[in-house]
Amino acid sequence: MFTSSEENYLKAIFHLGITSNKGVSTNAIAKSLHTKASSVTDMIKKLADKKVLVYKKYQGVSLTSEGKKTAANIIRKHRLWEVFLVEKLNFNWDEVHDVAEQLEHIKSPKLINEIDALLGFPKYDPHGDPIPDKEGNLDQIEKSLLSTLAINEFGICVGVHDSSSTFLQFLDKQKIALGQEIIVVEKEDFDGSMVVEINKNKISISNKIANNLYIKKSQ
Amino acid sequence: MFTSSEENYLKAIFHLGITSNKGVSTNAIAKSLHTKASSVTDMIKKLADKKVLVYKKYQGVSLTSEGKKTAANIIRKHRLWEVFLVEKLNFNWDEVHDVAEQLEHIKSPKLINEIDALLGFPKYDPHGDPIPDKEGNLDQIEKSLLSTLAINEFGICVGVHDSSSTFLQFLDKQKIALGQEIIVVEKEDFDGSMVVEINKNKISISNKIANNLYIKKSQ
DNA sequence: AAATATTTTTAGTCTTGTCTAAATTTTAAT
DNA sequence: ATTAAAATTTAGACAAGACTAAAAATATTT
Ligand SMILES: [Mn+2]
Ligand SMILES: [Mn+2]
Ligand SMILES: [Mn+2]
Ligand SMILES: [Mn+2]
Repeated sequence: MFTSSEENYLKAIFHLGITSNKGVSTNAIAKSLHTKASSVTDMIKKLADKKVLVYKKYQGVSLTSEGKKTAANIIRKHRLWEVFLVEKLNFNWDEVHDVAEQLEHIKSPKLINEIDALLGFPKYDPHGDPIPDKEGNLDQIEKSLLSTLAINEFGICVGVHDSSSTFLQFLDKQKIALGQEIIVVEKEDFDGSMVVEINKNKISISNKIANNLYIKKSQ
Repeated sequence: MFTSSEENYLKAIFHLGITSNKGVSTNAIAKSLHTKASSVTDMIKKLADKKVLVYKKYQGVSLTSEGKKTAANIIRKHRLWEVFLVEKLNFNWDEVHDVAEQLEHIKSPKLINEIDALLGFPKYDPHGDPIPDKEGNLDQIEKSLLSTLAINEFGICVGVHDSSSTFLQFLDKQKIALGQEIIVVEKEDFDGSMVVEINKNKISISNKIANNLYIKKSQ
């Protein structure tokens, strides 16, 4: 068994390791957990003793398969709880993160399996992120940032890169939701801004927004 | 805000203080929390500093109204989660306690209010214990231990005193559930055992059982 | 009332998880 | 190849929450 703190470290390392194939750096973990590098070094040693990651001084860490499985399981719980909060308890997608951050540490296999069943075994969370299965496998849908689409390209909104409540509330205000079709109408080379059509409305999108919205291209 | 540990102490003191009007003793708290008296003394001082209880050395403690309100709120959460687990997630009444023990510490007013609403604002938990309202008021239904009933007295099963899973599973096996009518048919002076009629069956009940099942007498 | 037993508190220690400050190693720049 | 900068680790400290053993206070017997 792992403490909540250990689980948070594993989750952070999992997320950070998913992109690069090199070791995850102490500083990156510290930044992600809003803690100090020295605290990270301490915890890393403990987790290495527990065989969930491999650590070589000054070289960063990488999760063992045991560590990956444990981390994926916490992410599974986090995302299932997020779905539950939105689907069953009238939470908005910008309100779920902090509560899920607590709920993901509840220890009860039956609980999470029943939540999964109650929700009909969802595959994605409210932010479009995939929910790992019980073995920790997590399918990666191919998706592109809106900013990478060319004029006249179109697709479906399938996720957000930034899931801060300010960004999510902004999307709500603009009536942009996951599942909607979006087409690039104009694109400004100068600042990367674009005009898109969504919901039969043409709206202007800044580069920063376009860099945080994932689209599944239609062919 | 209180830590989970502080919340557990407040809850234990609330339960222990409900019967007696004297201060709750250090030893009683230690026993209830499976901890040592010295640990209790430490925590008591901290809680006294936080004004949730009054403490005079060697005299035991009693909760302030602030402390009572906080404790009642944790109990409210515990019992609402228990109802949720049974009503919505197919848990048996003997499986809910440990999970509720974790869930009661989740901090989110919206979460518990939505759970309350989803369940239709229940008044009792699966063990027949009353659920405090948001202000911490907790209505005490008048109920009697089965062991106090005389021959030919009858009533409805409304709660359990012991809610250990062994006892609850025993009741399941005997097909005794809350809400059922029960009549005392025979009573043995020697060992306090009795024969009762429930579900149109006559079954023999030991004194220990009769001392742990609450009945609401029908006049 | 004195002696004994029980309860409670104090003193000192331990673990977990965090921090700051200093030392060390690695990386980047001259 | 040095030197400077950045990243990382070590050393030492602290708070929370628990424990053991010993001291002090209260309660119970005789
Ligand atoms: Mn989240
Ligand atoms: Mn999410
Ligand atoms: Mn319970
Ligand atoms: Mn209960």
